Amino acid sequence: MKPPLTPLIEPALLIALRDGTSHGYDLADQIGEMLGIDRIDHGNLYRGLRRLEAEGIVTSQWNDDEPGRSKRTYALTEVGEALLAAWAESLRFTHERLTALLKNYERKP
Amino acid sequence: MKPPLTPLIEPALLIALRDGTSHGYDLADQIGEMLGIDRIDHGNLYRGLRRLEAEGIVTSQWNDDEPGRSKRTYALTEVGEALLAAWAESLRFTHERLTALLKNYERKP
DNA sequence: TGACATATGTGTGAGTTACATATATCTTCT
DNA sequence: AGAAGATATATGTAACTCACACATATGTCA
Repeated sequence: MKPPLTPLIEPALLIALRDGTSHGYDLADQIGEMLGIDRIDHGNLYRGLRRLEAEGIVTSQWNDDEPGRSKRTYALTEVGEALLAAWAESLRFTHERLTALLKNYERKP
Repeated sequence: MKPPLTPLIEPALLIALRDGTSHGYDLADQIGEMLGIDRIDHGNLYRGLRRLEAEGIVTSQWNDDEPGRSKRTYALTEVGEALLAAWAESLRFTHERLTALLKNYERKP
């Protein structure tokens, strides 16, 4: 019984980015905490970020200022902010449905 | 922006079956109403039901008593009831996470 | 040196989903 | 009677998603 959280990764990502620019590895941590997932799959996350960039949802640029492996820093575009607003509405709907579903389950028959 | 409701179809199905035996087409209606989905994909639903039967979650038998196309009537097994309880726990967790996510989004930055 | 954490990626096979199509029975409208 | 539409069960399939394994680079600490 796995909780269906994977479809929430994209909106969680956008919410994390709304609070400021960040890079993939750090975003994985933030999302993991938000969703209560121990391990976010990094491979798929980076692929997802590139897809979002191709769609104009986020932009990125390399950051070599700090020591260590170069980081690719992502930021939310205006299109991305609009998408997040749409996501929020859709999430509210899902939340409502989940509430109703659980209520239905918990009621005494 | 599609609400991620598809992963909730299986638990919704089990909840519907908990209230009594039913057949595929009718279950599609019940689930659709529970989840606020206009059209449940019948093809995949029937395939899903056969998968659940193979896994011992539900049982089925043909019902030719009523007029019209023969119906295959499904019922929840004990294994299925246990699975539903596990689903409920997992759904509660997802619900919590969704609540937190929306709260995070709605807070003023 | 070797292990581990940080950081960004590619490869891939299994499983899921959306959408189209087929078949059968019954009701309703024209 | 004929056509359309609802009820009911099912198959086919292309596209997509996901989990898991692997590759690569840099820095730290024992």
